[in-house]
Amino acid sequence: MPTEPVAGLQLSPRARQIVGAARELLEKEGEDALTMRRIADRIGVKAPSLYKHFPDKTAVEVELMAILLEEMAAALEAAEAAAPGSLEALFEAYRGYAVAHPGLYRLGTQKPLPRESLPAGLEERAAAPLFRELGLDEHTGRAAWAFAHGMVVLELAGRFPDGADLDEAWRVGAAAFTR
Amino acid sequence: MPTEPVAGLQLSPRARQIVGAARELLEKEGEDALTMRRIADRIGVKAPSLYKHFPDKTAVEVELMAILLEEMAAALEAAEAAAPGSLEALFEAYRGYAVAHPGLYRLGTQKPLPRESLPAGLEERAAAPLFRELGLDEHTGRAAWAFAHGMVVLELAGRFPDGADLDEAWRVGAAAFTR
DNA sequence: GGTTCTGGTTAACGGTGTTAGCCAGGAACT
DNA sequence: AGTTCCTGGCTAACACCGTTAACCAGAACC
Repeated sequence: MPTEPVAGLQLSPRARQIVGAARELLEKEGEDALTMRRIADRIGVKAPSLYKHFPDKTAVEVELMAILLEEMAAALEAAEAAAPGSLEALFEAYRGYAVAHPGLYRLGTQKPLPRESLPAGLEERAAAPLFRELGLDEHTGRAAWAFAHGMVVLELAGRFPDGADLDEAWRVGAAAFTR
Repeated sequence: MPTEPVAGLQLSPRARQIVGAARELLEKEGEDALTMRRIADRIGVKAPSLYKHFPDKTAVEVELMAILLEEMAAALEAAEAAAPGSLEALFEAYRGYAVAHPGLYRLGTQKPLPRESLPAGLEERAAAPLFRELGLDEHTGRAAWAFAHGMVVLELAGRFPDGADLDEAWRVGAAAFTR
């Protein structure tokens, strides 16, 4: 694996520590726990000190979004390597990662992407498997992505009936967009 | 002690006024403007007085969710009546309503539905056109719903590239789930 | 040795949802 | 009529939020 610009690599150690604390808080205690004071507590510092490392809370969240995109891209690339050309496998990886990291997924997904603050090409890399490897045209790719995102977000929000067979819905979706 | 609120029908006039103010705030100024103090201001009252009519902010939001479900159901039913059997027409109505009421749509969509506080059958009514009229099986119905929701939510979050041909993506989706 | 930069601190501001406690007015019962 | 009780306002306050201002200890640099 060549040297990729890993998210947060150019951050100072302290800044990385802040992002790490933010991620732990988000993943272990949920979105409401992601506050500047809680982050500061976790690294043994007072909240205003965080502003010596990030201009505002949004900047911390942007780092979390970058982590999400990067890890999602890695998960999709792995799935593709394991089962080339299978939309179903790609969907499974997508769902698997999102459900394993619900806080991160929702944080990185529900507001506009600050594209300029993100490592160049990261967004494309996350989306690439759908297009490059599967050969979906641009509209089908978008539709398939919307389907996957919709499935995940409805599942995370608890909107499907209890006991609904989501595996089957995913399979139907994969079939619908294949060929 | 009345049973459960039926989309505001059994709310007191004051409570309906509160919900109305909440809706206006949400739709005209966005989700950040939906605060108890702003609602109270709008009807010429102080914030704590709202708690004489609703137990908490969530209860007000639940009424807004009920409104969303009801109006969405009406929009879908109208589309179904105008173009029976057309998934594309249904999708168009779905997208049209959501994009016309983005604040309401997101509010009613991104957290778990408090099903017990909602009028009985409302959720089913909103989902019915997909199943009853189109004859989609349960899994295909769910997949189509996820697609529509994903398309809307990504559009509202500004996640599609500028100038992307979303009409075409919707068309592809409609075709994919039709038979 | 003096200066400057770095990264901490405390105090505070205006905002949030929410609770406690008080009180005026009307309804209802005796 | 007198008393009580309920309704729906009010002010004050609490704990929390993101954020800013002002200050200061220590290390680094000339």
